[in-house]
Amino acid sequence: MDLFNREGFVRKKCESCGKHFWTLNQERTRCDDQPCSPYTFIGDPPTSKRLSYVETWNAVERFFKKNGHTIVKRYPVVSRWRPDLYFTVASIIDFQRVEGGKVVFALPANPLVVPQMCVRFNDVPTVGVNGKHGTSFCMIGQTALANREGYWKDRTIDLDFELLTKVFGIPKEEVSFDEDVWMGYGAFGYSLQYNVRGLETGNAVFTAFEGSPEKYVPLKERVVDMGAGLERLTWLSQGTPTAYDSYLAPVLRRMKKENAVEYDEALFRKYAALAGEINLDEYRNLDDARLKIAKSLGRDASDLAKQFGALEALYAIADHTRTLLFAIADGMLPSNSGGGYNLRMVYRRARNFINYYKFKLTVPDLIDWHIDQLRGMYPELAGHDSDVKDVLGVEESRFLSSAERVAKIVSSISSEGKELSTDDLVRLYDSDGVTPEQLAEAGARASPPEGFYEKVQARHLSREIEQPKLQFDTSRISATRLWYYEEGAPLDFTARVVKVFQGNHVVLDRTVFYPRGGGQEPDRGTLGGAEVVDIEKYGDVVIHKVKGKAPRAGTRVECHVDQRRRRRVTQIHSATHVLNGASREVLGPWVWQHSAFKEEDYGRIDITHFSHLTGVEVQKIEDLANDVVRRDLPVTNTFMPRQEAEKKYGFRLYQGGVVPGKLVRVVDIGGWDIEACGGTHVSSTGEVGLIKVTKVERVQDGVERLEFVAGEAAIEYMHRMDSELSELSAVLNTQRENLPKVARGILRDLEESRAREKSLGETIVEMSSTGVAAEAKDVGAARLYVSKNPPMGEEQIIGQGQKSVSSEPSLIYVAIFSTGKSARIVCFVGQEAMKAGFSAVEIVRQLAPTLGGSGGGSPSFAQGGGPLAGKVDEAASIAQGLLPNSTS
RNA sequence: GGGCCGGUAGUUCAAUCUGGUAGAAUGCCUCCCUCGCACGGAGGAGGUCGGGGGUUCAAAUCCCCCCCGGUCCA
Repeated sequence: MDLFNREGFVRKKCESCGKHFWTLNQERTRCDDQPCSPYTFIGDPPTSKRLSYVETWNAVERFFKKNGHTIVKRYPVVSRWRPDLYFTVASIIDFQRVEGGKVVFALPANPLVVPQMCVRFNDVPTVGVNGKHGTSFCMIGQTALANREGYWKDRTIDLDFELLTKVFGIPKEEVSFDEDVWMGYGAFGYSLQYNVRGLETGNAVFTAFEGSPEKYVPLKERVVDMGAGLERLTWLSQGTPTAYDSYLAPVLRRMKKENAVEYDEALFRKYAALAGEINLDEYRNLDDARLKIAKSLGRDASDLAKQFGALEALYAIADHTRTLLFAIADGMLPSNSGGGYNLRMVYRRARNFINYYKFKLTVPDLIDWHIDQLRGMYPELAGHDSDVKDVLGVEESRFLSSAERVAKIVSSISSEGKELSTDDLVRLYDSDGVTPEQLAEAGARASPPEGFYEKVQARHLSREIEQPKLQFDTSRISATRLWYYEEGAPLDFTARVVKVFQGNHVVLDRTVFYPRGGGQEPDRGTLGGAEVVDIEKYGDVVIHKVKGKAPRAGTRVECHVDQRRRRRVTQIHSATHVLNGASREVLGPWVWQHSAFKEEDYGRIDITHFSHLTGVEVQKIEDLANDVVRRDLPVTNTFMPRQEAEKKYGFRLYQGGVVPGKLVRVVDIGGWDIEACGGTHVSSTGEVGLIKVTKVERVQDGVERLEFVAGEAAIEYMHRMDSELSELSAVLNTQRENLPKVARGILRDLEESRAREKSLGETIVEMSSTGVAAEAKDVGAARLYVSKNPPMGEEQIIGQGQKSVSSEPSLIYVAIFSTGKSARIVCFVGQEAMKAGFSAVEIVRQLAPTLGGSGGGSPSFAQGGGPLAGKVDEAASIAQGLLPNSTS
């Protein structure tokens, strides 16, 4: 490294961790990173100036601009262009695209610097506590390709050293560099980490290889990926006890205005210097880490938690609301699965802190304060102000109802006073969201949650899902010419058969058959006389599955695409785009297409939205969509380089997920909806004819499904509905307009007659049970009544039996009857009869075998039966012969 | 994406483990008490036990599939 020679840096090995590092300070024996060295900048910042968050960025921006860098606007924190990630976790993610299963770098400028807000949820419990972790942070991404416009190692280090020493005025000997190798996201390289007074301020990765250290190839183009934490630089320049006190200062000031937190500031500075060591990788849990800090301060751990808990809660609230602001402004919704779960989790964590410490704070205020603070750096946030508050308003009501639910569970458990095992606690937390802390506070008897979170974790160990293997080896076959994408491609065409797999999977040299893709179902038709039943794309080879005799390889075949099907699927596909645009317009900017499906007869689009669609909303969407259809807007398909498309249209392009490849096909529905899409489309919206939403349902939290018909399928749907209505009015013998009235009348009549039937049944029971005792015959001290197939329903029989024995306690009531496919026995034994030695359950057990079954119940009432319906008579005559001693 | 918990009267829930007449509280209706209200008293209405299939003489209960809600984790 040029700089090291020029300035006289020496390479040393840290006596604590063993890493190599470069420094100007001859005395240094340990690397200047945690935990080898403590923070020494707190209360004593090494920089020449005290800078705010935005001022720090402005200084960085000015410096790199002056040195020939393009300053790029931040990318969304929701990484739509990366199917393998929910959030932008590092600045380099902005410039990575997946093409053909490989990560490629695509820079909009070279060299460049981006103030990339990043979101990470992997150490939420330490946020607010360890002084530096946040769920969001701004990574200053200095990115360059190692070519003529850009640069490689020396220039990177020169620039960053100059930034630290000249711009921020840090003495040269205070800056040291740790050597390492950095890996991640499919590429790796040598790295240098910049440390100042115990704080890591940046990390430059010189990405030179693709793959992993075990198996790698040199990258075609090497990339400099330097990331510096803006929060860290701000902190360093202010020397505040925690990073939060620096980069969140304006927000914290407003938070504290009505929420004075009192604590020993001198003690807190000492505590904060040590709190930086809290890192869940090294400590089993927060309590252990706190215990260690408490010990070295000579304090009690619970005392420290009590003393600083409220302050730490304020930090966490500030952090969490800032993350929510960015994530929701960039289109993510809180939910119970996927990346949305992280948002729900931090929202609830923040809200619980507000409740617990009874802070006078509202989330919408906090959102405003963050927007205010960041205005000079991220002015776009202000434009999302009301959307973010709308979404959080919904989330708030969910939080409240969930809190209510938890409170109910907690109070019912604590009132039971039962001792809870760890398993109980784990189950309660996992399935109901009730934490052990909440239970303990309510006075429930809970055993200490030793290894609690490990137990929860253990319940979620999931097995790896195996990737389905490619069925065919297409590596030796050249790409199929995708004729269907070409203007004026004929639906009847000839092509040469290149290869036939497994006797019925045909590869052609060119094809107009549209394969399954982007949620659109494949074409049908004939290929050399054989019926085409399925079409899939494997890489860039299209494989047609045929039924019947497949043509031989090398022959020329005539192909005919099913025109009717193609036309109908096309209409539905374009309708999907129109509906997507209409939904976003009607509902809000958080609406994205989650997934979609287009068949010949109907289509389906899943959109992200936070609540159930109302009838009015659906109607608005439908009306707007049909308005777009009537305006007959032109639809264009254009292939363009990915970068150009992203630049021109933004990430809204990626509605159905990312499209792989260097070129993307941009489908523009008259400027109304623009998406990257590989499907077939109409040439103007008028061809869609009509769009009708047929069904709305919720797929999962935050995702609503619209089922619809369009074009010819919509007309057919109308016909079908119409004839069903006709049929219905014929059945009910009325005119259509009277149908609702007539149906309501029928329903009312039905209810009335049910009520009549019920009271009639009761009358029958009432009248008939008086005659039972008279017909009974003496059996010892008891009286026996056996009825065979009484003319009543089962319910009435039970009613009659019950009534009879209660008015005549010496009575034994036995009813044996057939239900058609089987025989049943119902038996009641009155109080006196029981004393005389009779038992209902014994009687049933004695009779049931005759019917080929069994029975059960109590001595006073039992039921039974069997499948032999024809043996009712036989069973009845056995019942007639019952004797007292035979059943006891 | 995966795991777990739940769905019974308008509402909150019991009965499910261990199959045998679906229950309580509350709200609602009627009546009594009262100048009236509240309280109190008497009576009454209110249920496809989320849906479907299976096992069984018999399923709210056991088994399978699906739907819906909640929750945790990646």
